[in-house]
Amino acid sequence: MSQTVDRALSILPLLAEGPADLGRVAERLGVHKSTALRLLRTLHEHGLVYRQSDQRYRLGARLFALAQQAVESLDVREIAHPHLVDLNERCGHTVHLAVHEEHEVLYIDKVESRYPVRMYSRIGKPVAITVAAVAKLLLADLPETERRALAQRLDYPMYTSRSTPNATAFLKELATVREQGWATDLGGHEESINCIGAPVIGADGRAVAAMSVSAPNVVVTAEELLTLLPLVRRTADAISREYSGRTGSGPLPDRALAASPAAASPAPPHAHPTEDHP
Amino acid sequence: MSQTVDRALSILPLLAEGPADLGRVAERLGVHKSTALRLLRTLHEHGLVYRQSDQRYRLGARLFALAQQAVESLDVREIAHPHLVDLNERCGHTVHLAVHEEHEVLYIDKVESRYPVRMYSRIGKPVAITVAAVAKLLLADLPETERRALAQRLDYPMYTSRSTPNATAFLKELATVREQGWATDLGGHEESINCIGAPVIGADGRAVAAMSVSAPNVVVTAEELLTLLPLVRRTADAISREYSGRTGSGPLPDRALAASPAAASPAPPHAHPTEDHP
DNA sequence: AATGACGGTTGCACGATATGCAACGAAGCA
DNA sequence: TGCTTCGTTGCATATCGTGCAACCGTCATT
Repeated sequence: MSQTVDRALSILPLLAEGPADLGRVAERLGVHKSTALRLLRTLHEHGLVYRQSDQRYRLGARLFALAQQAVESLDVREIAHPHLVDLNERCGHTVHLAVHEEHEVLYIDKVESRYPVRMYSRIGKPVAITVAAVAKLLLADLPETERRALAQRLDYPMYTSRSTPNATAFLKELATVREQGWATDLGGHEESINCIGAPVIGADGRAVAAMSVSAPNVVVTAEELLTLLPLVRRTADAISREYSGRTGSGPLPDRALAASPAAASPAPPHAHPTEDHP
Repeated sequence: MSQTVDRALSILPLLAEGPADLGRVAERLGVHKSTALRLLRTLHEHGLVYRQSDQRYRLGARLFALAQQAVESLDVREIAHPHLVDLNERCGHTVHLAVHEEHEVLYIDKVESRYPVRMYSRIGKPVAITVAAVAKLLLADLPETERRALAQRLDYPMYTSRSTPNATAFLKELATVREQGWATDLGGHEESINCIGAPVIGADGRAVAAMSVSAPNVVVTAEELLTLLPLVRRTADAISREYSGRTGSGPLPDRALAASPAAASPAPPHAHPTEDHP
């Protein structure tokens, strides 16, 4: 919409590929060097771009700081964190929290396994959207049409022989997940790693986040992991209750609409830092 | 330098404080609503800004992905990581790696303590620049003038009674660090946490990164932690050797210039995807 | 229901502002 | 020394971003 800003922002993914010099940036943008220079300078002033000693540009520190602040201000994360820690203390495995945004699903919190074997993942990293338990949970209750459209658009990389192979299989899997209210990933991303997950439900009754427990085969078998399901669902429900007053599994929360549930229900859904506009 | 881009980028830190609606953004920027709208739309198209269901804007997913890619393309980090893991396995404590950029020092890697007590820090988070061991190491071998200028410009928050109180004390501390080639933070940031650190030396002989081991008092006393110093320095030197062939401590690397050290020295200093500067 | 207030959105005319050009400066190389 | 390459600067042009005013949808109030 705004040409100048558009060009400037296009520099970021370009630099994410690796450091580049002025000439290359100008070339890739299709603009004159002097133009690229001015854009880079502006990005530099805001700390989004850093000029290293060999004069080439790369992504800058402020980007981290921003991503940092962004993830910390997510209210679901705030509420969920203690529950995740709690769950981790009970079962010892890696616990993840993820949200769906735009066309990606990404981890926003993680509590590391207490076992020496750890899986590779990082907060902010987009998940394998076609196989991860959390991704299935979040996409499962998208509106019908969106779900179909998304499924068509996706790639279906075969990480392992048990990865979701195509859109049809994926939609079928989503239907199952939607119905049962929980999801698994049994070796679909990495041969030896299994996950089970459950959704965090928002005020509108849809999944606002999803959590999962992951463990490698060498620690527990898939069957053993599945015995944790009740615990995982209870944790997810506890988060949902605190976040929105609704829960994903069990009886629908009519009681939330009926009398005054007093106990733990009507917490403020969003936690705004300052409310200065009366 | 470029007004439009400047304005657009100013939105990011603004949203980092928390979600905001169009009106607030326009007001904070001092521009008309329609202008703010166009800027936000452009940011949105690039995924840097996300519009949540209540129509308010907040920072978007791509920011995470970018920060992610940026940190992963740092070559020091790549080289250092296995050494950090190794060190963690030997001593059990939290290990950090940090770099200096612009006017900040920030963590770019971390291996969590194996003890239940963990300290709060996160990759991408700027460190307490006046007290952290890694910060002292990185600032210690800045050119004289830059160091003085920086020291004057800084704030000196008294996190604890042992925090660096002012510029004079800081410069003196840096001189010590520079001379001895390692640094400590004994309760200067959090009363009960001690750190020791050592620098990673680049091809130009200056610190390109710094690493540290941190542990709370309840696990090991400061004296006990100091006994790890040789191990920490050896690890930092190993990283330096692999990264640039030079080391920080011990005899100056004449031998690196003399015969062929065969063993572990002349690794490619930078791992650029494409080497376009011969 | 009707009214008003509020926040977001659109189209447009104006001119501020981003653009490419050309010339300059600074390294690196033969 | 001359040549090439790359970053930088000043400037005239017109493109592109800007603010205005009007419009629309939603919500709250009477």
